[in-house]
Amino acid sequence: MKLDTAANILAKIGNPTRLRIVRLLVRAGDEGLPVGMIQKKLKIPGSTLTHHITHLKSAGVIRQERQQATLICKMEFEVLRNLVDYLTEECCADIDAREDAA
Amino acid sequence: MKLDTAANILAKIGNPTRLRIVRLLVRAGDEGLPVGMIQKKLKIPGSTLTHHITHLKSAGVIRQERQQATLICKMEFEVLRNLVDYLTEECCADIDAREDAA
DNA sequence: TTATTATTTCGATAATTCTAGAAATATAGT
DNA sequence: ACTATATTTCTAGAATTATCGAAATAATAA
Repeated sequence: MKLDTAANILAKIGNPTRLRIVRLLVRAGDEGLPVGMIQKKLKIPGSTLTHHITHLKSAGVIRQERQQATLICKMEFEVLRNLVDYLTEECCADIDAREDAA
Repeated sequence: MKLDTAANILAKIGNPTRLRIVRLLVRAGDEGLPVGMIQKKLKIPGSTLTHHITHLKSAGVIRQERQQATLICKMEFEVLRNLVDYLTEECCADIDAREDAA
């Protein structure tokens, strides 16, 4: 994963409202949740919710699938996994091969 | 970990410059890196670097320890671990105990 | 005490992001 | 076609954040 990609995802889920959405969807698993259900749980205006969903989609954190009149939001679990890996990978890699030159 | 705490950390490390700092410090392990070394690697003005370091410190992501004239930045690995746990915990918890009521 | 290196504080500007009301669009049922 | 429900687009103001030069402070050495 590229640094800018990771930073973008982190910035998106770093908003409290969006993190709440992500947590709901993580808990919901592969079945996801309809936008309307998320709105009921979060109690925020639809336009604000759409704004945040747009951000999460653009970062690839979630996707939407239509089921008749309602849109289901689903977590992209693989993206989340990759992000977590990115944050911890190469931990302490420079301890032995210490490069003290700039 | 509280949601707002996690969101704050995520927002901080969601900045590309700060994520670069974090990655350097993760690789550096418990010995950390001096501010000046980070500056050389990132090639950014000192004031900008201080700005970002201040953010990372305020979120508890890193700490600083003085060694003579230089300040060493060190990753708070436990905080990072807790964050990663927070992002993945209770995954799919609502799949069985599905609560379709708002 | 003067000089040198290391790092931060101050201050100002540019850019981005959050929030939400009003209007628009999409889907399905009657 | 009309209605109801679901969701998004448009728009704009408020708030937050990023950036960096100049000046200030901290630690050490001469």
